[in-house]
Amino acid sequence: MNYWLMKSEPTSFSIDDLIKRPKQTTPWDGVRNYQARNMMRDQMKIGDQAFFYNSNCDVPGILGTMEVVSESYPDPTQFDPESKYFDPKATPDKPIWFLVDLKFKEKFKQIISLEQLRKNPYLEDLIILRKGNRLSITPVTPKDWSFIIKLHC
DNA sequence: GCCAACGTTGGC
DNA sequence: GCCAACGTTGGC
Repeated sequence: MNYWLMKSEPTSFSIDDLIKRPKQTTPWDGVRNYQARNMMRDQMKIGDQAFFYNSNCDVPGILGTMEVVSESYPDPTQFDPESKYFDPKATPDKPIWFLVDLKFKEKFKQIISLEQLRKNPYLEDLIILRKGNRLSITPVTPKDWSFIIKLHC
């Protein structure tokens, strides 16, 4: 099983939005970065666990956890001219962007803030803590995953 | 294939 | 709002 961290801007999609979805599940659409796409398309498996992370907001940090509940499939928004994620170069025969479905698992009683994560020398290899990191989906090692899970207890 | 220009991300 | 870091585009 693999572990991930997935960023979302709370103004566009919050963890409460996820909780309100039917089956508390959402397609993780709108990713338009090849590295992030490749991870969803090639590496994510049903049962993988992911942190829900808020970026670009007052208190960036990890709010809870989710689980991957589908294989990867083409992101439907790439074919929709009305969508802001529309990609004119993509066709149903040759899709460019892929996604997986994610299901809500847990919301922490308190956010684990970016500031709090930075204070732990143990997490120095966590990708989102590296300078200049902008990738919206990053892998998390099992040891970092369990360390972070324990932080909120 | 190089690389300058431009656009985006995201913490601060 | 600033700006560093990074990704993408497109001329050559």
